Amino acid sequence: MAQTIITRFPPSPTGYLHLGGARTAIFNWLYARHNHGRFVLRIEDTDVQRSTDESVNAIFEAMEWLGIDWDEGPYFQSERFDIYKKYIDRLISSGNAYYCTCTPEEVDAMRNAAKERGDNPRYDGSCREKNLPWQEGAVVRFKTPLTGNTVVEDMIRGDIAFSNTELDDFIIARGDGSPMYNLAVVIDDITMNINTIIRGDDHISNTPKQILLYQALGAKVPDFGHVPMVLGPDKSRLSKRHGAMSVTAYRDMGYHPDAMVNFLVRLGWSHGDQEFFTRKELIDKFDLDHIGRSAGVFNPEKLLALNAEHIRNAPADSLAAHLLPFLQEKGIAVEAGAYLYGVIETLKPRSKTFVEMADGAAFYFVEKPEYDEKAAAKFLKPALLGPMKQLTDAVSGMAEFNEKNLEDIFKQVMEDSGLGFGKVAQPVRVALTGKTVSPGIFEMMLALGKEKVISRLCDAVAYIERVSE
RNA sequence: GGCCCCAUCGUCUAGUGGCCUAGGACGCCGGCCUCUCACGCCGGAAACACGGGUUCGAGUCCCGUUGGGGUCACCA
Repeated sequence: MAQTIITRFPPSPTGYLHLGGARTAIFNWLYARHNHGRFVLRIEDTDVQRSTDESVNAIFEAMEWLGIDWDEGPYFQSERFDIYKKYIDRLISSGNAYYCTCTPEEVDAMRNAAKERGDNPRYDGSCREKNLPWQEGAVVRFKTPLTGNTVVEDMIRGDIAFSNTELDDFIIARGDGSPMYNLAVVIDDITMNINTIIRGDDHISNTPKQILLYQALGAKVPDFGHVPMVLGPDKSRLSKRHGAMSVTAYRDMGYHPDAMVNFLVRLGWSHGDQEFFTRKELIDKFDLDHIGRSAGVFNPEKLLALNAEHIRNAPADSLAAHLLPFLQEKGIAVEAGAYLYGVIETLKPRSKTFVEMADGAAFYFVEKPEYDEKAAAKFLKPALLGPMKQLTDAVSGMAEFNEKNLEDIFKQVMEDSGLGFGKVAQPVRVALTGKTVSPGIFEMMLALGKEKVISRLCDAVAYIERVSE
């Protein structure tokens, strides 16, 4: 029996959750779910200056919307300083780390000097062998091996070797005793039993430092998998100037979370030629073998197309919950139910987002549709008075309000008036919706219901009579 | 600049030495369907960065070049 896979997502709460971070979270979540493992959420807020509660909440909100649930946590690094302290002391007493009293200015000078010589800017190890005791403001540095290689056995990229001489004695604890990123992550991952780390490849160069820390602590090194980054449409790193990059912005623009997840996963991972995935399929099929190695460009058109496809393929009742907020925003107060589901059904193939769906749904819920001026002028003309009256009467007298009977009524009107189908349908469409564009005439009438159809038809007849005078 | 990573249509990608005359998807163009708008369907233009190897055979393996990206903090 293989070990239980335990993955984690460790955002730092310095802003909203953006697309790239969301994808990393999804990969870790999928990998855990696929392997019946566990997924841990940890908030990396050791940088008290930049971390905010607002960001923490934004992250929770985004994950909830995406449907990414966690089995453990959220843990907050800011609440774990005692633990880090213990490990830092251990590293010092075992000779793997030391206090350093060089000031930032001095270190800067070292770096500049090294640069001048054409060397790598780095700390020169001044305090390394001084065996300094603790003193106010001293930082703790890790004693990086002077020789040898550290190799990252990456599950996605294969082995990546780094010469230890490339690494300097990096700081693991600040002057105030708080832990630095590389230390905190390693301690957390060790104590939380994380054995699988999937993260962006911008972390590759941190990995050898972390491996060295694991080794110094005598801990088992986890499996690493570095996924390529997500680039903006201009192929540069994703940033705020790319516009809406926060996950929740897409929720607000009317995207379906399943489409977002599908899109993000497909950006960098593939399963043959398949493009559309349900959540369950993703969990069933996700693996690390088919994650690509090159960066992916975010393509909003494809996201939109995928969103339309998810809307088209989802059952109406599952779409209702997503649509309701957008309806409310338009001042339409409805509850989920048969009428709404019928409405959604007619709108599914013609809505790319929930915003569009709400727009298209509005006429179903108003008291009386407001006629588009041009539409009324073109189709609600005096010449149509007779046919419209006939149709209205026939519908009023319908025994059963179904598609077959509606078709028969239309046929009769067409026959008696000599008008083609379109000539009859467009005026009816305007009468019922106020617009020239709507779902198919019969499906729309059925969704609207007999009562509304009759009353709107009567209104239209009255309108035509009025303009005829 | 050092180190590291990457390289198939505009974009996301399939491809794990012969099945590739390089497939799919988005977008684009043309057509069909049709009560409007969509959906759907059919067709089209569009890529293996370059140069050397290895091999009977390379998009697939190796090296180099070029190009892109990441990273070098008392940020994460």
